[in-house]
Amino acid sequence: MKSFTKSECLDDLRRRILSTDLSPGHDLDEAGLSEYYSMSRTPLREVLQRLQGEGYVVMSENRGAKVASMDIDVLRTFFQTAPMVYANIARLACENRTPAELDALKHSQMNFTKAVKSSDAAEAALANHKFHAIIGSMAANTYLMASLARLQIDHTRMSQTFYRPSAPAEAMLVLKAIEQHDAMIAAIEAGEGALVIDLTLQHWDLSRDRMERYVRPDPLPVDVISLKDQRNAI
Amino acid sequence: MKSFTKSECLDDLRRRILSTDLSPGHDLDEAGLSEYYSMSRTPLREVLQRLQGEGYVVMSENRGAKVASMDIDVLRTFFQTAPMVYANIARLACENRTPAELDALKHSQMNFTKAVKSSDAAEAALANHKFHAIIGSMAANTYLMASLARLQIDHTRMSQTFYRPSAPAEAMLVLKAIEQHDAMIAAIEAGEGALVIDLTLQHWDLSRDRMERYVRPDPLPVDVISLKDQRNAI
DNA sequence: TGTATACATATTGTATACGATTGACGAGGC
DNA sequence: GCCTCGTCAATCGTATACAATATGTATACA
Repeated sequence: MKSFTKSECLDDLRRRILSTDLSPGHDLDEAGLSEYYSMSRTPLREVLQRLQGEGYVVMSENRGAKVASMDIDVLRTFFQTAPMVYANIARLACENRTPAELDALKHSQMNFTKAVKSSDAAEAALANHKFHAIIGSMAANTYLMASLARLQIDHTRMSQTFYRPSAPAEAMLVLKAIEQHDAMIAAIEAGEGALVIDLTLQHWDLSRDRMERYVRPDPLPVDVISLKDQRNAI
Repeated sequence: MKSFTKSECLDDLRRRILSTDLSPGHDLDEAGLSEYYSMSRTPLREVLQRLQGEGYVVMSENRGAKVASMDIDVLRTFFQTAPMVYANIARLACENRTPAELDALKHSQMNFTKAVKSSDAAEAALANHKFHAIIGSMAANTYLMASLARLQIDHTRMSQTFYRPSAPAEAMLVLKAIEQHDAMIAAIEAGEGALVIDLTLQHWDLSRDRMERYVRPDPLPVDVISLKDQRNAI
């Protein structure tokens, strides 16, 4: 079995939580994880502590660690806060981006596109996560970055749970997201702050609509009588 | 020697860092701290990991933990970000405050006033920290709270280093801060969002002016010739 | 005199053993 | 039949020992 270093373990747990492979609220057993990553409990506990600090897990005294949950309060707060933070981050990214970061952003967009084209939903969500994290680091603002990182955790997990590859309209929306990313890259490179804020808010609206449509889908037909008739007719 | 529990150790380290008893950049030795708090290195390391997550310390592989530094980049970003986050937090606090939290806020204001009256600068700074942290928890927004907590760490440490009890004008400013706190409490209790934002920004301006005046004091007299004459005359 | 290398020392990282706390299950009393 | 209390298993928390890594210093050599 593969042996993990501490930072690999950290990355892997982040990945598994973001991909909801470890679902919100899931109980994390120290002994089990330490065996899984073939390391002793001491370093594993330190990894968990750190993940708690980053907002991936919550720990309670004598009761171990759980994957951070996503209850209704969290969602409400998320929708309330995300656009403001995303917009401000984008504006700052425009001002402070370095050439190296721009390269990284373009590279990350390639990965995102590739994942989408190959219909790998989980990989696409993680690539998208990385894309926006790079914009975050461009902003060079540790304070806002703390908010952004937490927003992204929930955003990525929501995208995962709300994504329905079956829906034909869904594919269209993702293609549009790719276009928006390209436009954002161009705006950031050109240093056009007002434009990148606008694009970021459009991008947010797209994502928000997708999530809202999942939570509040088109209602079922009210005409239950005819449905009953159909059923009896079978 | 007093024996500490893990959470007491956490609180004490936070306090010592905020009061700059442990100054920015200070190297934290695991063995030394574990002896100081009379606990073994294992739990102490976990405390440090957690403090890293909260932004109090930074850790690097095989090189231990240091108290988070406050270099020029940090300061710039701080002044850029603080008013926006503080204002938004205040507005949300107005909407979401609970009666219990209001009581806690009033109590904390009493502590702040008491510390100021007794000229205990360090205690006053910590009480002020607590006051604004309570407003933060009123906002009930985990995402913004992550930013606020980090802003507060640096804000409190700056207040500590910039405070000169010798300056007579300084005492006036602190009394004004007390008044502003009272006004903020009233506005939050009344749920007047626009007002509390205004008060918060005024409060911020007061604090910022004090810090700026320290960084950029009145220049020394340009008339060096006469100074030289004075010196020769001695 | 400057630089490189090897060793000594100090500090961090990890594994393991043991103690403490929690929660569940079942026996006994009401 | 239901509640209470005690025991037991499982899990978390801490201490200690040891391994790995980094840093300081001395010495050899150019």
